[in-house]
Amino acid sequence: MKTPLHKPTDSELEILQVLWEKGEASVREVNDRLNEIKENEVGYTTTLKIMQLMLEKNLVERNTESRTHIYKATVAEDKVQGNLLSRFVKQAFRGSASKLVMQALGSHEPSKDELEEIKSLIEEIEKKKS
Amino acid sequence: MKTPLHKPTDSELEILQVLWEKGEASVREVNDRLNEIKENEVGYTTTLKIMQLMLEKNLVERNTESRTHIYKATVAEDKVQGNLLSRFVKQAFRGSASKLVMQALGSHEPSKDELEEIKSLIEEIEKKKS
DNA sequence: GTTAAAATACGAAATAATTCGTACAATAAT
DNA sequence: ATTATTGTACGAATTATTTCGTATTTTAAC
Repeated sequence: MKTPLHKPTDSELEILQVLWEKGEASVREVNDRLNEIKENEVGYTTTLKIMQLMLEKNLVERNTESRTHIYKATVAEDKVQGNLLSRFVKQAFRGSASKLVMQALGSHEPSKDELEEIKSLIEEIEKKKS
Repeated sequence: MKTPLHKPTDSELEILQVLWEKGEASVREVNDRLNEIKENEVGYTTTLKIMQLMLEKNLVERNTESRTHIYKATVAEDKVQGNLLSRFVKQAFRGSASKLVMQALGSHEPSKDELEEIKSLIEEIEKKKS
């Protein structure tokens, strides 16, 4: 039986990004980082509240040994990404992953190295297919 | 000056999909189509209401000559897709389009034809780069 | 030891999206 | 012509998310 696999909201995803980046962090650290990144300030208790809700949804876990609780994500970044992606493909591209790939390649042109990586992945897939 | 470029909500996007598919349609037609597609029924007046709000946001326009109003999207499918995509890349993949492409290729393996299409696009990009 | 600083918990307001009931108007069917 | 059907408009309830104020607790500074 797999985890319920909640779809994180936008704010939740922002917080997850920070936790993935840092490995683990206190609310204060997360909040500071968010305020470095975001254009509009977000209050400390706002971040706290969302993280508490995330705890209830099991998106994060925390260590409460010291007064300052330390949080970390319970979900792996690529798992969540894969999940959001398949949702997104369905929702925005009517299920066509290749259309999405074309758009992504077209508008956000990747570097040479990245292109090489992508090409070799394609070759692998082709090999498997034949 | 470009259009304000509203981010459609999930329901709005579903409706846009139908309008893009049909070119133009009445609320009744959109609602029927949604109920073909979706697992859970959506009421007629719900669809109507959302389409009215979309009208105010200029996501759609309508012809009110006959009693049954005929709606169509004011925004092109690929424009909206590109927009949602760059938002999504930033939000879910911390800005890395190639990471998204890799994930997409990995989990939703495209057909041979689609792979060919993608490969030739990559070649084009490489040519441009050199 | 008292005061200040930093943390958590929690309630509740503000905002947005979705849903639908009901009123009313226009057309179609009898 | 009356009735039924189909449509639009609009208000309001519901739900989810985000936001923050305030109370309380814990630690640190003086």
